[in-house]
Amino acid sequence: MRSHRCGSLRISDAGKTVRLGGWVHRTRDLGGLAFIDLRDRDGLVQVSCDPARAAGDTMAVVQGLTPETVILVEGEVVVRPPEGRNPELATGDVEVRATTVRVVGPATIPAIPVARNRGDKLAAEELRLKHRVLDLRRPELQANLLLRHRLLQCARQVMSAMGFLEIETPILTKPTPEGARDYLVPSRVHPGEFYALPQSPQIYKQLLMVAGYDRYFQIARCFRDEDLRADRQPEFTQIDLEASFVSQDDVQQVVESVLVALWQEAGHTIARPFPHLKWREAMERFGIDKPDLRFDIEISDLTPQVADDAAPFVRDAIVAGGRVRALRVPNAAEASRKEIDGYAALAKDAGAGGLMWAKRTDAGWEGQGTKALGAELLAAVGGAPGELLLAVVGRDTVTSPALHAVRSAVTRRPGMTPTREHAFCWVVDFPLFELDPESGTHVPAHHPFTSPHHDDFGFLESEPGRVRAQHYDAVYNGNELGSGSIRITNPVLQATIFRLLGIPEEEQARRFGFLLDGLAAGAPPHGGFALGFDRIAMLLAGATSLRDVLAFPKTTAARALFEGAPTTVKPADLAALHLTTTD
RNA sequence: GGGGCUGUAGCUCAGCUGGUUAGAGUGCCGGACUGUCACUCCGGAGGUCGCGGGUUCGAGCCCCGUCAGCCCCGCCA
Repeated sequence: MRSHRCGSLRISDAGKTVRLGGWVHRTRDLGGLAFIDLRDRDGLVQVSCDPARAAGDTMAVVQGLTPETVILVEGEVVVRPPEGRNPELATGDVEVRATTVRVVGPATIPAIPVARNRGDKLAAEELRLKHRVLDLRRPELQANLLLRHRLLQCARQVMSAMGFLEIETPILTKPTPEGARDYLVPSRVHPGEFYALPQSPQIYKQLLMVAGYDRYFQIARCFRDEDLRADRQPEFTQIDLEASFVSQDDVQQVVESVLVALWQEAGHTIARPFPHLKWREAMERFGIDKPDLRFDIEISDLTPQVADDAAPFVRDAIVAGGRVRALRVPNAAEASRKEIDGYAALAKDAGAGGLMWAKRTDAGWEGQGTKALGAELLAAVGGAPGELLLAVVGRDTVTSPALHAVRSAVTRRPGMTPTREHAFCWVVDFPLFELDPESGTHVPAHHPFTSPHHDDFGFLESEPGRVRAQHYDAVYNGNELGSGSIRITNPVLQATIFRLLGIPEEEQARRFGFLLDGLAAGAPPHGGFALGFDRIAMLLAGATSLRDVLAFPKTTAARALFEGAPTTVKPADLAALHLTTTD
């Protein structure tokens, strides 16, 4: 039906007779003469309709067109006169002189505009989600989904080239009482029994290693029934991979290859290898396990400089096991009181008692923090004129999140420019366990199959909090792109971990039996990784929400406004599934 | 589960201290117009002020509740 796409026509096509199909973006009817901006996924082209050339009732058809109607156009590509060109359009040097125009898909007046005027805002997101087909016609979203397609193809090609096999795993799986809440699917043939949708293919991919598939990957859909955010959807896509006979470094090489290729596909050149940062170091220097390394500013420890002239609450906090930690922001002493109060509010929201601040002027240190921190400390710090010092006192569990929040805000202030555009890093040596504040017991920081660090086996019993995991995160500009680990394949070690976590044998068998049996059947050492693909697509598309890189996303209440899911079902359908509802 | 913001014409928004018939831009409909490209000009239609209750002589505006969307905290092995 078509000979070309609208958006593809160029001056080199002049003279050709073309057949186009597309959506009426806008029309300009000048009376005897009319113009149509015709749109398809490649872009816009102007169609001119002139009674001298148009056949039959074509002029009448054109003058009756409404926006978003689908038409077929036949005509000749002609070069526009120099004064008639439109430099804002990729096709602006040419237009199509129509001989016939046929309506093939009449359209109701769109509920939300697809063609927008300069400066027009987008319709409310609720409406954009409800009328998703219209919103998806917008060139911006079409560009995002095109990029997403290219990234997916790129990932497949790179993984495949490295010898990884794409193997699909079940969507109907066994509920895992660990981790996030499962989406459950009732069984019709087994009354009272349920499948779960996978939170990730974790166990299956380990079993594939046991089964000898060596190198596996999957563009895997995952499901978690938890509350949502701008960067979190109930169903999401991972680039999931696992490999046998590998070290932590081997896995990281593979992941770096994928990330370099994806960024390349989006037009960015990034350098390898990515720098490594130990978890403890990341927390010390940035207060967070996913630091934004585009900015050089770091947290420093001022505790050794605290002297007797510091305020009592500062000295008391140090005696109680706290530290004074601070950000030293160059060229920020001109910050207004309002701006600093904003930082203080962030620190308090993160749990700090308050924020101490001082400005280094030519005359010396000034500001509220000079009393609290004491003159001796500030003298020892020295500092360059123009420096703004922002300090927090307390335990690391308080000062780290507080200073991370302040640092994030400070890096967004107008004068701050990133020292690099793409800051990747590996964060390694995470703790294997973390303390559950409610029960006071050790819980796995990730999943219970993550192998401890070889050097720390000795501390498993004596100091579990000190044991490092062979777990690693890929971090980009302050975003966690994914995480992975080397898995436990030694049954004795696995039993020890379960015992430390207080999981009795009977429960181990019930919950993880099919994995444990698998590992007992001859398991190669293995490890893997999972990249959050939606988030990567979002970052590379320059979008601020996952909803802008998904064709049919859910709202923050996990509703699909377009199709209207979830929904009630007929009592008979519930009965067939042996279900009753309670409210 | 908790906090914040928003909800007025198809869309984007204004609406004063609670007071006559709720406005603008755009879109839509009708008319004019042969080189426009956010065409222009003339005319017209279009409202459950999210929903429910309350206060008041009187509520788009105040109060209570509720629904929806967005952002954040908790949560997300």
